[in-house]
Amino acid sequence: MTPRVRFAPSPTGYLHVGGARTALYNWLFARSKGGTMILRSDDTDRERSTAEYAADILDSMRWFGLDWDEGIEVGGPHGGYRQSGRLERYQEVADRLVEEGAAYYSFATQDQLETFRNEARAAGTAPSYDGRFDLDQEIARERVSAGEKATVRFKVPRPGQTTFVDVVRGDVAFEHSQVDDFVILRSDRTPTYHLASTVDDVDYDITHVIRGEDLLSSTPKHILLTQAMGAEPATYAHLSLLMGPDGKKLSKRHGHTAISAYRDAGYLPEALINYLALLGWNPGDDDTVLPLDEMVRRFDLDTVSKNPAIFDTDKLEWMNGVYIRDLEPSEFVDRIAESVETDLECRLDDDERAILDTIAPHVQERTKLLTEAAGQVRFLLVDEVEHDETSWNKVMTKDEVPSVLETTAARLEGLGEWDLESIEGALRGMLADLEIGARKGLQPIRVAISGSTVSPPLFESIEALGRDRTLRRLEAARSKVGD
RNA sequence: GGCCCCGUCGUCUAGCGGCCUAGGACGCCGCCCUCUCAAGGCGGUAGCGUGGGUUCAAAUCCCAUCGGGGCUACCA
Repeated sequence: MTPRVRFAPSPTGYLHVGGARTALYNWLFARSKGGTMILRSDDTDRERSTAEYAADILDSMRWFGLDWDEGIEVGGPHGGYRQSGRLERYQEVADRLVEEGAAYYSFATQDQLETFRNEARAAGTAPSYDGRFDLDQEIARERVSAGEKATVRFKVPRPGQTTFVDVVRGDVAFEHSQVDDFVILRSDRTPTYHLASTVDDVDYDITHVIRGEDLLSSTPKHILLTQAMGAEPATYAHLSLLMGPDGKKLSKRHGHTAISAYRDAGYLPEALINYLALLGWNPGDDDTVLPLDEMVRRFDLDTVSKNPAIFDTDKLEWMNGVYIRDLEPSEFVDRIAESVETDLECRLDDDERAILDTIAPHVQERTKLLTEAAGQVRFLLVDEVEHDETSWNKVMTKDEVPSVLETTAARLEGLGEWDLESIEGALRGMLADLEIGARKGLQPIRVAISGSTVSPPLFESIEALGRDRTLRRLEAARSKVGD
Protein backbone atom coordinates (compact mmCIF):
# COMPACT_ATOMS: atom_id res chain seq x y z
CA MET A 1 0.00 0.00 0.00
CA THR A 2 1.47 3.32 -0.98
CA PRO A 3 1.36 5.93 1.76
CA ARG A 4 -1.22 8.69 1.64
CA VAL A 5 -0.49 11.69 3.83
CA ARG A 6 -2.19 14.98 4.30
CA PHE A 7 -1.39 18.46 5.47
CA ALA A 8 -4.58 19.93 6.85
CA PRO A 9 -4.16 23.50 8.04
CA SER A 10 -6.99 25.58 9.41
CA PRO A 11 -7.29 28.96 7.74
CA THR A 12 -7.44 30.69 11.08
CA GLY A 13 -3.99 32.21 10.69
CA TYR A 14 -1.10 32.59 8.27
CA LEU A 15 1.00 29.56 7.46
CA HIS A 16 3.59 29.76 10.20
CA VAL A 17 6.96 28.08 10.47
CA GLY A 18 5.65 25.27 12.66
CA GLY A 19 2.90 24.44 10.20
CA ALA A 20 5.33 24.70 7.34
CA ARG A 21 7.61 22.20 9.01
CA THR A 22 4.69 19.82 9.44
CA ALA A 23 3.82 20.29 5.77
CA LEU A 24 7.44 19.71 4.82
CA TYR A 25 7.76 16.48 6.79
CA ASN A 26 4.55 15.20 5.24
CA TRP A 27 5.84 16.13 1.83
CA LEU A 28 9.28 14.63 2.40
CA PHE A 29 7.68 11.44 3.63
CA ALA A 30 5.35 11.20 0.64
CA ARG A 31 8.08 11.94 -1.85
CA SER A 32 10.57 9.57 -0.28
CA LYS A 33 8.07 6.72 -0.20
CA GLY A 34 6.43 7.28 -3.54
CA GLY A 35 3.26 8.22 -1.70
CA THR A 36 0.51 10.75 -2.24
CA MET A 37 0.52 14.19 -0.69
CA ILE A 38 -2.87 15.70 -0.02
CA LEU A 39 -3.68 19.27 0.95
CA ARG A 40 -7.03 19.90 2.53
CA SER A 41 -8.50 22.74 4.49
CA ASP A 42 -9.77 22.02 7.98
CA ASP A 43 -12.05 25.01 8.02
CA THR A 44 -14.71 23.91 10.46
CA ASP A 45 -14.22 26.97 12.61
CA ARG A 46 -16.13 29.45 10.51
CA GLU A 47 -15.81 32.24 13.03
CA ARG A 48 -12.06 32.41 12.81
CA SER A 49 -11.42 31.23 9.25
CA THR A 50 -10.79 33.88 6.61
CA ALA A 51 -10.20 33.88 2.87
CA GLU A 52 -7.06 35.91 3.41
CA TYR A 53 -5.52 33.26 5.60
CA ALA A 54 -6.58 30.54 3.19
CA ALA A 55 -4.86 32.39 0.35
CA ASP A 56 -1.74 32.98 2.41
CA ILE A 57 -1.46 29.27 3.13
CA LEU A 58 -1.67 28.36 -0.56
CA ASP A 59 0.76 31.10 -1.58
CA SER A 60 3.21 30.09 1.08
CA MET A 61 3.03 26.42 0.17
CA ARG A 62 3.76 27.27 -3.45
CA TRP A 63 6.54 29.69 -2.63
CA PHE A 64 7.96 27.03 -0.40
CA GLY A 65 7.97 24.63 -3.33
CA LEU A 66 5.78 22.02 -1.70
CA ASP A 67 3.36 20.56 -4.19
CA TRP A 68 0.47 18.23 -3.58
CA ASP A 69 -1.07 15.47 -5.65
CA GLU A 70 -4.62 15.80 -4.44
CA GLY A 71 -6.52 18.53 -2.68
CA ILE A 72 -7.28 22.21 -2.76
CA GLU A 73 -7.25 23.64 -6.27
CA VAL A 74 -5.75 20.52 -7.83
CA GLY A 75 -8.78 18.35 -7.09
CA GLY A 76 -8.97 14.61 -6.81
CA PRO A 77 -11.50 11.87 -6.20
CA HIS A 78 -12.82 13.40 -3.00
CA GLY A 79 -14.26 16.72 -4.11
CA GLY A 80 -13.10 20.13 -3.04
CA TYR A 81 -11.01 19.09 -0.05
CA ARG A 82 -12.54 21.77 2.13
CA GLN A 83 -14.39 20.62 5.18
CA SER A 84 -16.86 23.46 4.88
CA GLY A 85 -18.13 21.73 1.75
CA ARG A 86 -18.70 18.38 3.42
CA LEU A 87 -21.02 19.27 6.26
CA GLU A 88 -23.65 16.76 5.26
CA ARG A 89 -21.17 13.94 5.31
CA TYR A 90 -20.13 14.74 8.88
CA GLN A 91 -23.74 15.02 9.98
CA GLU A 92 -24.50 11.70 8.40
CA VAL A 93 -21.63 10.04 10.26
CA ALA A 94 -22.60 11.66 13.55
CA ASP A 95 -26.21 10.59 13.22
CA ARG A 96 -25.17 7.09 12.34
CA LEU A 97 -22.92 6.92 15.39
CA VAL A 98 -25.92 7.93 17.49
CA GLU A 99 -28.00 5.20 15.86
CA GLU A 100 -25.35 2.69 16.68
CA GLY A 101 -25.01 3.87 20.25
CA ALA A 102 -21.44 5.12 19.93
CA ALA A 103 -22.61 8.70 20.38
CA TYR A 104 -25.58 10.48 21.88
CA TYR A 105 -27.64 13.62 21.57
CA SER A 106 -26.91 15.83 24.52
CA PHE A 107 -28.91 18.67 25.99
CA ALA A 108 -26.45 19.39 28.74
CA THR A 109 -25.65 23.08 28.90
CA GLN A 110 -22.13 24.39 28.86
CA ASP A 111 -22.62 25.64 32.40
CA GLN A 112 -23.63 22.21 33.60
CA LEU A 113 -20.65 20.64 31.92
CA GLU A 114 -18.31 23.21 33.33
CA THR A 115 -19.60 22.61 36.83
CA PHE A 116 -19.06 18.94 36.30
CA ARG A 117 -15.48 19.48 35.15
CA ASN A 118 -14.72 21.73 38.07
CA GLU A 119 -15.91 19.06 40.43
CA ALA A 120 -13.59 16.54 38.85
CA ARG A 121 -10.69 18.90 39.06
CA ALA A 122 -11.40 19.64 42.69
CA ALA A 123 -11.44 15.91 43.33
CA GLY A 124 -8.07 15.60 41.63
CA THR A 125 -9.31 13.41 38.82
CA ALA A 126 -9.95 13.81 35.14
CA PRO A 127 -13.52 14.54 34.10
CA SER A 128 -15.18 11.54 32.56
CA TYR A 129 -18.78 12.28 31.91
CA ASP A 130 -21.35 9.92 33.35
CA GLY A 131 -24.38 11.09 31.44
CA ARG A 132 -25.98 12.73 34.48
CA PHE A 133 -27.42 15.67 32.57
CA ASP A 134 -28.79 13.68 29.69
CA LEU A 135 -31.95 11.79 29.15
CA ASP A 136 -32.86 8.57 27.55
CA GLN A 137 -31.87 8.53 23.89
CA GLU A 138 -35.35 7.48 22.78
CA ILE A 139 -36.72 10.71 24.19
CA ALA A 140 -33.69 12.68 23.06
CA ARG A 141 -34.21 11.51 19.51
CA GLU A 142 -37.84 12.59 19.55
CA ARG A 143 -36.94 16.02 20.82
CA VAL A 144 -34.24 16.36 18.18
CA SER A 145 -36.60 15.40 15.40
CA ALA A 146 -39.05 17.90 16.85
CA GLY A 147 -36.44 20.52 16.08
CA GLU A 148 -34.80 20.99 19.44
CA LYS A 149 -31.10 21.80 19.37
CA ALA A 150 -28.68 19.27 20.76
CA THR A 151 -25.01 18.52 20.45
CA VAL A 152 -23.82 15.10 19.46
CA ARG A 153 -21.25 13.77 21.88
CA PHE A 154 -19.09 10.75 21.43
CA LYS A 155 -19.39 8.26 24.23
CA VAL A 156 -15.96 7.11 25.30
CA PRO A 157 -16.22 3.44 26.33
CA ARG A 158 -15.22 3.07 29.95
CA PRO A 159 -13.40 1.38 31.43
CA GLY A 160 -10.84 0.81 28.72
CA GLN A 161 -7.73 2.15 27.22
CA THR A 162 -6.36 3.14 23.84
CA THR A 163 -2.81 2.30 22.96
CA PHE A 164 -0.98 3.04 19.78
CA VAL A 165 2.49 3.20 18.39
CA ASP A 166 3.54 6.67 17.44
CA VAL A 167 6.29 6.44 14.86
CA VAL A 168 8.36 9.17 16.42
CA ARG A 169 7.44 8.63 20.04
CA GLY A 170 6.99 4.90 20.47
CA ASP A 171 4.24 3.30 22.55
CA VAL A 172 1.65 5.67 23.92
CA ALA A 173 -1.24 4.68 26.15
CA PHE A 174 -4.29 6.55 27.45
CA GLU A 175 -6.75 5.29 30.01
CA HIS A 176 -10.28 6.08 28.91
CA SER A 177 -10.97 7.43 32.37
CA GLN A 178 -8.71 10.29 31.25
CA VAL A 179 -10.55 10.89 28.01
CA ASP A 180 -13.83 12.68 28.46
CA ASP A 181 -16.80 12.36 26.15
CA PHE A 182 -16.44 15.00 23.47
CA VAL A 183 -18.67 16.97 21.16
CA ILE A 184 -18.52 15.85 17.55
CA LEU A 185 -21.44 17.89 16.24
CA ARG A 186 -22.20 21.33 17.63
CA SER A 187 -25.74 22.36 18.40
CA ASP A 188 -25.85 24.14 15.02
CA ARG A 189 -24.96 20.76 13.47
CA THR A 190 -21.53 21.82 12.27
CA PRO A 191 -18.77 19.30 13.02
CA THR A 192 -15.94 19.86 15.43
CA TYR A 193 -12.35 19.28 14.45
CA HIS A 194 -12.25 15.80 15.91
CA LEU A 195 -15.13 14.57 13.77
CA ALA A 196 -14.32 16.33 10.53
CA SER A 197 -10.65 15.48 10.64
CA THR A 198 -11.26 11.85 11.47
CA VAL A 199 -13.98 11.39 8.87
CA ASP A 200 -11.73 12.93 6.23
CA ASP A 201 -8.78 10.81 7.20
CA VAL A 202 -10.95 7.72 6.88
CA ASP A 203 -12.70 8.81 3.68
CA TYR A 204 -9.46 9.86 2.01
CA ASP A 205 -7.69 6.65 3.00
CA ILE A 206 -4.96 8.48 4.87
CA THR A 207 -2.33 5.96 5.94
CA HIS A 208 -0.04 8.22 7.96
CA VAL A 209 -1.13 11.14 10.06
CA ILE A 210 1.90 13.37 10.55
CA ARG A 211 1.04 16.38 12.67
CA GLY A 212 2.06 18.49 15.62
CA GLU A 213 2.45 17.16 19.12
CA ASP A 214 -0.37 19.40 20.30
CA LEU A 215 -2.69 16.77 18.87
CA LEU A 216 -1.08 13.83 20.65
CA SER A 217 -3.59 13.80 23.49
CA SER A 218 -6.44 13.98 21.02
CA THR A 219 -5.27 10.90 19.23
CA PRO A 220 -7.23 8.43 21.38
CA LYS A 221 -10.36 10.35 20.43
CA HIS A 222 -9.52 10.03 16.78
CA ILE A 223 -8.70 6.35 17.06
CA LEU A 224 -11.93 5.67 18.95
CA LEU A 225 -13.92 7.57 16.35
CA THR A 226 -12.21 5.74 13.53
CA GLN A 227 -12.97 2.39 15.09
CA ALA A 228 -16.56 3.40 15.71
CA MET A 229 -16.80 4.14 12.01
CA GLY A 230 -15.62 0.62 11.38
CA ALA A 231 -12.32 1.69 9.89
CA GLU A 232 -8.70 0.95 10.61
CA PRO A 233 -6.76 3.76 12.32
CA ALA A 234 -3.87 5.31 10.45
CA THR A 235 -0.30 5.27 11.63
CA TYR A 236 0.40 8.34 13.71
CA ALA A 237 3.54 10.46 13.93
CA HIS A 238 3.54 13.46 16.23
CA LEU A 239 6.16 16.09 15.61
CA SER A 240 7.53 18.07 18.50
CA LEU A 241 6.55 21.70 18.66
CA LEU A 242 8.70 24.67 17.68
CA MET A 243 9.76 26.97 20.48
CA GLY A 244 10.89 30.57 20.64
CA PRO A 245 14.37 31.57 21.86
CA ASP A 246 13.02 31.75 25.40
CA GLY A 247 11.87 28.13 25.27
CA LYS A 248 8.23 29.07 25.16
CA LYS A 249 5.93 28.14 22.37
CA LEU A 250 6.83 30.07 19.24
CA SER A 251 4.58 33.07 18.77
CA LYS A 252 4.49 36.47 17.17
CA ARG A 253 6.27 38.06 20.05
CA HIS A 254 9.40 36.14 19.06
CA GLY A 255 9.52 37.84 15.68
CA HIS A 256 8.35 36.49 12.38
CA THR A 257 6.25 33.39 12.46
CA ALA A 258 4.50 33.60 9.11
CA ILE A 259 6.25 32.00 6.17
CA SER A 260 5.26 34.94 4.02
CA ALA A 261 7.10 37.23 6.44
CA TYR A 262 10.28 35.24 5.87
CA ARG A 263 9.82 35.58 2.14
CA ASP A 264 9.41 39.33 2.52
CA ALA A 265 12.44 39.51 4.78
CA GLY A 266 14.67 38.14 2.04
CA TYR A 267 14.92 34.45 2.78
CA LEU A 268 15.29 31.88 0.04
CA PRO A 269 12.69 29.10 0.17
CA GLU A 270 15.36 26.46 -0.35
CA ALA A 271 17.30 27.77 2.65
CA LEU A 272 14.23 27.84 4.85
CA ILE A 273 13.36 24.32 3.76
CA ASN A 274 16.84 23.05 4.49
CA TYR A 275 16.82 24.72 7.87
CA LEU A 276 13.36 23.49 8.83
CA ALA A 277 14.11 19.96 7.60
CA LEU A 278 17.08 19.71 9.91
CA LEU A 279 15.21 21.23 12.81
CA GLY A 280 14.22 17.92 14.29
CA TRP A 281 15.46 15.47 11.74
CA ASN A 282 18.97 14.28 11.09
CA PRO A 283 19.92 13.01 7.68
CA GLY A 284 22.20 10.33 9.03
CA ASP A 285 25.60 11.96 9.10
CA ASP A 286 27.08 15.34 9.81
CA ASP A 287 25.70 16.99 6.70
CA THR A 288 24.07 20.32 7.38
CA VAL A 289 23.54 21.70 3.93
CA LEU A 290 21.95 19.27 1.58
CA PRO A 291 19.86 19.54 -1.55
CA LEU A 292 16.19 18.72 -1.58
CA ASP A 293 16.53 15.54 -3.59
CA GLU A 294 19.06 14.29 -1.11
CA MET A 295 16.67 15.04 1.75
CA VAL A 296 13.96 13.14 -0.07
CA ARG A 297 16.32 10.23 -0.57
CA ARG A 298 17.24 10.04 3.10
CA PHE A 299 14.08 11.09 4.90
CA ASP A 300 12.29 8.79 7.26
CA LEU A 301 9.98 9.29 10.19
CA ASP A 302 11.92 7.12 12.58
CA THR A 303 14.89 9.45 12.40
CA VAL A 304 12.76 12.41 13.43
CA SER A 305 13.68 13.83 16.82
CA LYS A 306 11.34 13.80 19.79
CA ASN A 307 12.76 16.96 21.30
CA PRO A 308 11.02 20.25 20.97
CA ALA A 309 13.24 22.54 18.91
CA ILE A 310 14.01 26.18 19.37
CA PHE A 311 13.74 28.18 16.19
CA ASP A 312 17.15 29.83 15.87
CA THR A 313 17.25 32.75 13.47
CA ASP A 314 21.04 32.95 13.53
CA LYS A 315 21.48 29.56 11.97
CA LEU A 316 18.72 30.23 9.47
CA GLU A 317 20.46 33.43 8.38
CA TRP A 318 23.74 31.65 8.02
CA MET A 319 22.10 28.99 5.90
CA ASN A 320 20.38 31.62 3.80
CA GLY A 321 23.82 33.09 3.14
CA VAL A 322 25.09 29.70 2.07
CA TYR A 323 22.26 29.35 -0.44
CA ILE A 324 22.64 32.91 -1.70
CA ARG A 325 26.33 32.36 -2.38
CA ASP A 326 25.43 29.17 -4.19
CA LEU A 327 23.13 30.96 -6.64
CA GLU A 328 24.18 31.57 -10.23
CA PRO A 329 24.92 35.32 -10.46
CA SER A 330 22.14 35.94 -12.95
CA GLU A 331 19.76 34.04 -10.75
CA PHE A 332 20.83 36.16 -7.82
CA VAL A 333 20.13 39.29 -9.81
CA ASP A 334 16.70 37.96 -10.70
CA ARG A 335 15.94 37.39 -7.08
CA ILE A 336 17.05 40.81 -5.87
CA ALA A 337 15.67 42.73 -8.84
CA GLU A 338 12.34 43.45 -7.24
CA SER A 339 13.74 44.86 -4.04
CA VAL A 340 16.30 46.89 -5.98
CA GLU A 341 13.53 48.36 -8.11
CA THR A 342 11.53 49.18 -5.04
CA ASP A 343 14.54 50.85 -3.49
CA LEU A 344 15.28 52.88 -6.62
CA GLU A 345 11.64 53.49 -7.39
CA CYS A 346 12.12 52.59 -11.02
CA ARG A 347 12.42 49.63 -13.36
CA LEU A 348 15.84 48.24 -14.18
CA ASP A 349 16.94 48.65 -17.80
CA ASP A 350 19.36 46.39 -19.64
CA ASP A 351 22.42 48.50 -18.81
CA GLU A 352 21.57 48.39 -15.17
CA ARG A 353 21.02 44.66 -15.35
CA ALA A 354 24.47 44.35 -16.88
CA ILE A 355 26.00 46.32 -14.03
CA LEU A 356 24.32 44.05 -11.53
CA ASP A 357 25.42 40.94 -13.38
CA THR A 358 29.02 42.14 -13.16
CA ILE A 359 28.98 42.89 -9.48
CA ALA A 360 26.67 40.06 -8.41
CA PRO A 361 29.28 37.49 -7.35
CA HIS A 362 30.85 40.01 -5.02
CA VAL A 363 27.57 41.08 -3.53
CA GLN A 364 26.35 37.53 -3.05
CA GLU A 365 29.32 36.85 -0.85
CA ARG A 366 28.22 39.61 1.46
CA THR A 367 24.51 38.97 1.55
CA LYS A 368 22.62 36.98 4.11
CA LEU A 369 19.20 38.32 3.22
CA LEU A 370 18.11 39.22 -0.29
CA THR A 371 16.71 42.44 1.05
CA GLU A 372 20.16 43.61 2.09
CA ALA A 373 21.46 43.55 -1.46
CA ALA A 374 19.67 46.66 -2.63
CA GLY A 375 21.60 48.79 -0.20
CA GLN A 376 24.85 47.28 -1.40
CA VAL A 377 24.31 47.88 -5.10
CA ARG A 378 22.48 51.17 -4.85
CA PHE A 379 25.63 53.26 -5.43
CA LEU A 380 26.13 51.58 -8.80
CA LEU A 381 22.73 52.61 -10.10
CA VAL A 382 22.16 56.14 -8.85
CA ASP A 383 23.50 59.37 -10.32
CA GLU A 384 25.01 60.74 -7.16
CA VAL A 385 25.91 59.30 -3.83
CA GLU A 386 25.61 60.88 -0.43
CA HIS A 387 28.74 60.96 1.67
CA ASP A 388 28.81 60.70 5.37
CA GLU A 389 31.18 63.50 6.42
CA THR A 390 32.82 61.38 9.07
CA SER A 391 33.86 58.81 6.46
CA TRP A 392 36.68 60.92 5.15
CA ASN A 393 38.58 61.16 8.38
CA LYS A 394 38.67 57.50 9.09
CA VAL A 395 41.99 56.57 7.49
CA MET A 396 43.60 59.85 6.52
CA THR A 397 43.10 63.46 7.39
CA LYS A 398 40.55 65.29 5.36
CA ASP A 399 43.01 67.60 3.69
CA GLU A 400 44.98 64.68 2.26
CA VAL A 401 41.93 63.39 0.45
CA PRO A 402 41.54 65.77 -2.52
CA SER A 403 44.96 65.10 -3.97
CA VAL A 404 44.48 61.34 -3.74
CA LEU A 405 41.17 61.62 -5.51
CA GLU A 406 42.66 63.89 -8.15
CA THR A 407 45.54 61.52 -8.81
CA THR A 408 43.11 58.60 -8.98
CA ALA A 409 41.05 60.40 -11.56
CA ALA A 410 44.10 61.21 -13.59
CA ARG A 411 45.30 57.61 -13.61
CA LEU A 412 41.93 56.18 -14.49
CA GLU A 413 41.16 58.76 -17.12
CA GLY A 414 44.03 57.66 -19.28
CA LEU A 415 43.21 53.98 -19.19
CA GLY A 416 42.97 52.28 -22.58
CA GLU A 417 40.92 49.33 -21.45
CA TRP A 418 38.26 49.69 -18.75
CA ASP A 419 38.63 46.28 -17.24
CA LEU A 420 39.49 44.89 -13.87
CA GLU A 421 43.12 44.24 -14.66
CA SER A 422 43.80 47.73 -15.97
CA ILE A 423 41.94 49.44 -13.15
CA GLU A 424 43.70 47.46 -10.47
CA GLY A 425 47.06 47.96 -12.19
CA ALA A 426 46.57 51.69 -12.42
CA LEU A 427 45.55 52.11 -8.81
CA ARG A 428 48.18 49.81 -7.40
CA GLY A 429 50.75 51.67 -9.41
CA MET A 430 49.51 54.89 -7.96
CA LEU A 431 49.71 53.59 -4.41
CA ALA A 432 53.27 52.48 -5.01
CA ASP A 433 54.24 55.85 -6.45
CA LEU A 434 52.59 57.69 -3.58
CA GLU A 435 54.05 55.24 -1.10
CA ILE A 436 50.83 54.64 0.73
CA GLY A 437 49.40 51.27 1.65
CA ALA A 438 46.28 49.91 0.01
CA ARG A 439 44.45 49.82 3.29
CA LYS A 440 44.82 53.52 3.68
CA GLY A 441 44.98 54.75 0.13
CA LEU A 442 41.95 52.97 -1.25
CA GLN A 443 39.57 54.00 1.46
CA PRO A 444 38.96 57.59 0.32
CA ILE A 445 38.38 56.29 -3.19
CA ARG A 446 35.88 53.81 -1.85
CA VAL A 447 34.04 56.57 -0.05
CA ALA A 448 34.06 58.75 -3.17
CA ILE A 449 32.78 55.93 -5.34
CA SER A 450 30.30 54.26 -3.04
CA GLY A 451 29.54 56.89 -0.45
CA SER A 452 30.46 54.50 2.30
CA THR A 453 33.47 52.98 4.02
CA VAL A 454 31.93 49.59 3.36
CA SER A 455 31.34 48.42 -0.18
CA PRO A 456 31.89 45.54 -2.55
CA PRO A 457 35.56 45.23 -3.61
CA LEU A 458 36.74 48.54 -4.98
CA PHE A 459 38.28 47.57 -8.31
CA GLU A 460 35.26 45.49 -9.23
CA SER A 461 32.99 48.30 -8.17
CA ILE A 462 34.86 50.80 -10.34
CA GLU A 463 34.72 48.42 -13.27
CA ALA A 464 30.99 47.99 -12.86
CA LEU A 465 30.37 51.69 -12.41
CA GLY A 466 32.02 52.52 -15.72
CA ARG A 467 34.50 55.17 -16.70
CA ASP A 468 32.27 58.20 -17.01
CA ARG A 469 30.44 57.79 -13.80
CA THR A 470 33.58 56.91 -11.90
CA LEU A 471 35.32 60.07 -13.04
CA ARG A 472 32.30 62.19 -12.35
CA ARG A 473 31.98 60.76 -8.90
CA LEU A 474 35.65 61.33 -8.10
CA GLU A 475 35.32 64.91 -9.21
CA ALA A 476 32.16 65.48 -7.20
CA ALA A 477 33.76 64.08 -4.10
CA ARG A 478 36.92 66.08 -4.58
CA SER A 479 35.13 69.36 -4.82
CA LYS A 480 32.94 68.47 -1.93
CA VAL A 481 35.82 67.63 0.40
CA GLY A 482 37.68 70.67 -0.84
CA ASP A 483 34.97 72.97 0.45
C1' G B 1 -4.93 19.82 39.75
C1' G B 2 -5.20 15.29 36.28
C1' C B 3 -3.21 12.82 32.00
C1' C B 4 0.44 12.61 28.06
C1' C B 5 5.18 13.91 25.75
C1' C B 6 10.26 15.56 26.24
C1' G B 7 15.30 16.40 28.85
C1' U B 8 23.54 15.80 25.52
C1' C B 9 27.46 22.52 24.48
C1' G B 10 23.69 29.17 24.48
C1' U B 11 20.97 26.74 19.85
C1' C B 12 20.05 22.31 16.20
C1' U B 13 21.93 17.61 16.82
C1' A B 14 25.39 12.61 16.70
C1' G B 15 25.53 8.99 20.43
C1' C B 16 21.44 2.96 21.35
C1' G B 17 26.52 -0.52 27.75
C1' G B 18 33.10 -0.41 26.62
C1' C B 19 35.35 2.73 20.11
C1' C B 20 33.40 9.18 24.56
C1' U B 21 39.63 12.44 26.62
C1' A B 22 31.35 13.08 24.39
C1' G B 23 31.60 14.17 17.53
C1' G B 24 29.43 17.80 13.77
C1' A B 25 26.83 22.52 12.59
C1' C B 26 25.24 27.71 14.08
C1' G B 27 26.78 31.43 17.51
C1' C B 28 30.82 33.50 20.23
C1' C B 29 36.39 34.37 20.80
C1' G B 30 41.41 34.37 18.62
C1' C B 31 44.78 33.91 14.51
C1' C B 32 45.64 33.78 9.14
C1' C B 33 44.21 35.74 4.33
C1' U B 34 42.88 40.74 2.86
C1' C B 35 41.50 47.35 -0.51
C1' U B 36 36.61 48.04 3.51
C1' C B 37 32.93 44.58 4.76
C1' A B 38 32.22 39.77 3.90
C1' A B 39 33.55 34.92 2.35
C1' G B 40 37.33 31.31 3.26
C1' G B 41 41.27 28.62 6.25
C1' C B 42 43.10 27.28 11.12
C1' G B 43 42.45 27.09 16.34
C1' G B 44 39.58 27.84 20.79
C1' U B 45 35.06 28.28 24.14
C1' A B 46 31.03 25.42 25.90
C1' G B 47 27.15 20.04 27.30
C1' C B 48 25.26 14.41 29.22
C1' G B 49 19.33 18.58 34.76
C1' U B 50 19.80 16.18 39.86
C1' G B 51 19.89 11.90 43.21
C1' G B 52 19.84 6.86 43.73
C1' G B 53 20.43 2.06 41.77
C1' U B 54 21.89 -2.26 37.99
C1' U B 55 26.83 -3.54 35.91
C1' C B 56 33.68 -5.14 35.85
C1' A B 57 31.96 -0.76 32.89
C1' A B 58 26.45 4.07 31.95
C1' A B 59 25.30 9.98 28.21
C1' U B 60 23.49 5.15 26.98
C1' C B 61 19.39 0.41 31.26
C1' C B 62 15.89 1.07 35.83
C1' C B 63 13.63 4.20 39.69
C1' A B 64 12.83 8.75 41.84
C1' U B 65 13.11 13.79 41.55
C1' C B 66 13.42 18.42 39.17
C1' G B 67 12.65 21.25 34.81
C1' G B 68 10.18 22.32 30.05
C1' G B 69 6.07 21.52 26.78
C1' G B 70 1.16 19.81 25.29
C1' C B 71 -3.88 18.53 26.31
C1' U B 72 -7.79 18.94 29.68
C1' A B 73 -13.63 23.84 24.70
C1' C B 74 -19.98 23.44 20.99
C1' C B 75 -10.60 26.14 19.00
C1' A B 76 -7.77 23.39 15.96
